[in-house]
Amino acid sequence: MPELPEITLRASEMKRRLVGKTIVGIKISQSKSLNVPKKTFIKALSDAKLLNVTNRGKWLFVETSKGWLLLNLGMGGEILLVTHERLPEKWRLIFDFDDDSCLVVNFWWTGYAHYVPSGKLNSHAMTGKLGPNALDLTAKDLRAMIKGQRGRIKSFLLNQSKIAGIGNAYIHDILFMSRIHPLREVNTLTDAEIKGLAQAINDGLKLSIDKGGAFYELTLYGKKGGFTMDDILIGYKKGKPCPVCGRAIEKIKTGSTSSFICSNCQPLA
DNA sequence: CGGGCTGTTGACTC
DNA sequence: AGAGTCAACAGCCC
Repeated sequence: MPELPEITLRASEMKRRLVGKTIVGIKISQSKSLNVPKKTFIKALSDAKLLNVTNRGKWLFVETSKGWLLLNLGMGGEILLVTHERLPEKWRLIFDFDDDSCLVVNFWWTGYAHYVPSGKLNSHAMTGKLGPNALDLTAKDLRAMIKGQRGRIKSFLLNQSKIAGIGNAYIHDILFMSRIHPLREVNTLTDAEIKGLAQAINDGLKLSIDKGGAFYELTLYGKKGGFTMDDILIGYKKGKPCPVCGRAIEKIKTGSTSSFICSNCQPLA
């Protein structure tokens, strides 16, 4: 479940190590992840030189001399920089470079590898509608975005067209730090709560970036991240005492996802 | 060995 | 426009 911290880290690792390399071969084991026919994809990106790697939310933007490679890992997976002698067992795409290294992309099944020609980024629907990066969001922005909206705060925060980058793993602690129940209607939030929420989004995601990303995700070099269960306040800790008030942490259903809350610190009413 | 759960996103319906 | 449900089918836990 890579979210903004992991993808941001992957983008900077990839930028540092991949820029300047040229793609000399592409293997694809699952063409349904592509937005164009397999042949078109391979032809488009073969001989492309990598120019830059950035991210917006959970999407990676690889800029090449022949257009864009857009990657979304979906519900889990890795991007590894390896050599042919050390290929992992599982992979969806392999990009061979001109120096014997290769980039291996793996994900479960809900991942995307899209090709977009240079200058046509606007025409890519999935990334075109993404909201601002969660880390670039100020309290003022958030207040303006929430104003006039309806619906529940958790749906709002998970909606990538509003804010890009927050997923269901980090959201538990973000809402806990803000003392906001996931099912609160956004139009009932006070200015003070929105300010606290903006701060919590920033703090929550930055802490994980500083620690190298979540422990269940791998870096470009196959190492686990340093953000561990010890860094998580209430997420996935059902039954454990709330670190603030001591009440048992609860797991509740919130639409199609689950949420971990302290019902004392995050009252709904 | 099997059932339940999790994570992301788009499509679809009401 | 928002809420609910489903589908894509890997891997872990009990």
